Amino acid sequence: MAFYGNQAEVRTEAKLRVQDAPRECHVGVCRAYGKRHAIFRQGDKAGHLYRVESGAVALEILLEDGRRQLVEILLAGDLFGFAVDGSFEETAIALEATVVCVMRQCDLERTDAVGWEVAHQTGRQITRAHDQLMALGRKNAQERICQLLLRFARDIGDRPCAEPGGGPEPIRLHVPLTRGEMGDYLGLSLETVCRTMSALKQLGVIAIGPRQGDVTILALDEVRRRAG
Amino acid sequence: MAFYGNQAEVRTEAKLRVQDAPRECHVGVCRAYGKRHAIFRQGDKAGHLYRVESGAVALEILLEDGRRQLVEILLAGDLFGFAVDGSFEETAIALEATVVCVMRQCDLERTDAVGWEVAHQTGRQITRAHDQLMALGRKNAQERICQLLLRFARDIGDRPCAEPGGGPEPIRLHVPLTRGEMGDYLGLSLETVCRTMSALKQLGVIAIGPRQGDVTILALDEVRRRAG
DNA sequence: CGCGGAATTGACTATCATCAAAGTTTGTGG
DNA sequence: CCACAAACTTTGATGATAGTCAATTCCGCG
Repeated sequence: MAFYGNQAEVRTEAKLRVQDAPRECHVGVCRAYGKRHAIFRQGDKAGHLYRVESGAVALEILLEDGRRQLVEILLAGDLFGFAVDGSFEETAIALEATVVCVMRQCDLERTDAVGWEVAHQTGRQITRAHDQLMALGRKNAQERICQLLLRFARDIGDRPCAEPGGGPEPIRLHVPLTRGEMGDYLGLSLETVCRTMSALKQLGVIAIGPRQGDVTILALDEVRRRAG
Repeated sequence: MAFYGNQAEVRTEAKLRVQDAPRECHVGVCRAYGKRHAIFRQGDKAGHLYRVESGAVALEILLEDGRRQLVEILLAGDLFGFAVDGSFEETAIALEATVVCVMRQCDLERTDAVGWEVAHQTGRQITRAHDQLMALGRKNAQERICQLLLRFARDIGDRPCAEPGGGPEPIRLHVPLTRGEMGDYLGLSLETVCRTMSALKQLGVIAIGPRQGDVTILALDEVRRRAG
C-alpha cells in the first residue's frame, strides 16, 4: 500500500538521535521533534498532512485570555493536520521525542485510493473526540482521569509484572503529560488532577512514580468501572 | 460528481410529506424522519453512511446511569454514520422533520474518488468537535450558549428585520432543541441553560420567543464577544 | 377548554477552581 | 558526584459556578 510504505529523507532536530527516527513513508518526509516543540501553530497556513511515526503529539487550542485546551492526543499511526479554510485552528506539539511523517496534501490527493484510508482514520478520530465530549460534558474528575489512564493503558501499556498468584496484573505505563497538561486535556485544573490521582492512590487503584509520568494501574477493573 | 448527484427512491415516515423530502443522491436512498425519531442506535450494526438532506440530526451517547451527551449536531449537507468496529457508538436522532440520504458503505468505497470528499467532510467535523471540546473544557455557561447561538445563526439564520437607522440587524433563528437538549449538548443542566438565556435576555443581547425555540439575536457583536 | 410537556425561577448544595505554601524531581554545571 | 535552580507535584483553605430539588407558569396540541 503506497500510503504506509517505503523509505524517506530524514532530518533530525532537537536532541533526537537518528536511530529514534524514521520508519518509512513513501510520499512524505520524516522529521524528528524534541519534547514540547511545535510542529505547526494555530493560524499557520495548512497544506500538509502529518502522521505520528513514534512518540506522541498533542493538538491544543488557545484562547486570547490564555485559557488552553488540549483537544487531541495522537500516538503512533495517527494522522493530523486537517484544516478547514487553509489554515490551522490548532497548534500541534510533540509531547515527547517524536518522529512525524509530513506529506504534501496535493501529492496525496493525486492518489484516489488513499482518500478512503484517510477517511477511516478521521472517522476513528471523530469517535474518539465524541468520547471525549461525553467525558468533558458529563463525567466528573475521577471518571475523566480513569478514562485517560485507560487510553494510555490500551495504546502503550505493557503488562510485565504478572502476579504469581494469578491475580490481576499491574499495568505499568508512562503518561507523557504533566499534571497541568492532563488538566488541559480533561478540562480540569492541575490541582484537581493531583488531588484525584492522590485519591485513586489512597484507594489502592493506582500507584504513582517512581518517576514523574509513571503510573501503575493496580486494579484495572476498578479503573474501568470508574471510567464509566 | 457522483457523490452529490442524481435521483433516488423515497420513503416517507411520521408526518413528513413527500414534497418535504428528497433532493437527490446517486448511490443512496432518501428517507424521511419525524421529530425525535431515531435513524440508528448505539450498538446497531454499521455499514451505511448518511447525509442530511434537510432538517437537523443529533448524535447522542448515553451512559448506563442515564447521563446523556449530544456529541454533534448535523445540518443539511453533513455526513454521519462513521463506525469503528462495525457498530455505532452513538444514536442518531432527527431533531425536526428531516430527510436523510442513506448510502451503503461498500457501494461508496467502490468509487475511489469519493474517499477524499468524505475525508474533507470528516476533517471539518473534527475541527467542529475540537471547538466543542474547547467549549466544554474551558468555557462557562454563557460562552457556551453564545457559541451555540452563533452556530445556528451562521448555518440557518436569516436577517429579515433590518433596522431603518442602519443599526445592527436583529437575526431571527429557530433553535430545534429544547432547553434540556441544549444542556445535553453543552454539558449543562437545563436549568442553567434557562437561567443563562434569561440573563442574556435581561442584558438585551437576545430576545426569546414568541414561540418555543425562537431566538432573536439583538446584538450580534455582543454574542460574538461573549462566545470567546 | 384542558392536559402534558417545556420553560422559568427560587433555595440550597456539591464539585471543582483559585490562591497559597511547601515538598519533589530533573537536569545542568562545577 | 554533588549542589543548585527550575519545573513539576502535592496539599490545604476558601470561594464561585453550576447542579439538584421543587414549585409555578407557559405553550402547544387535541
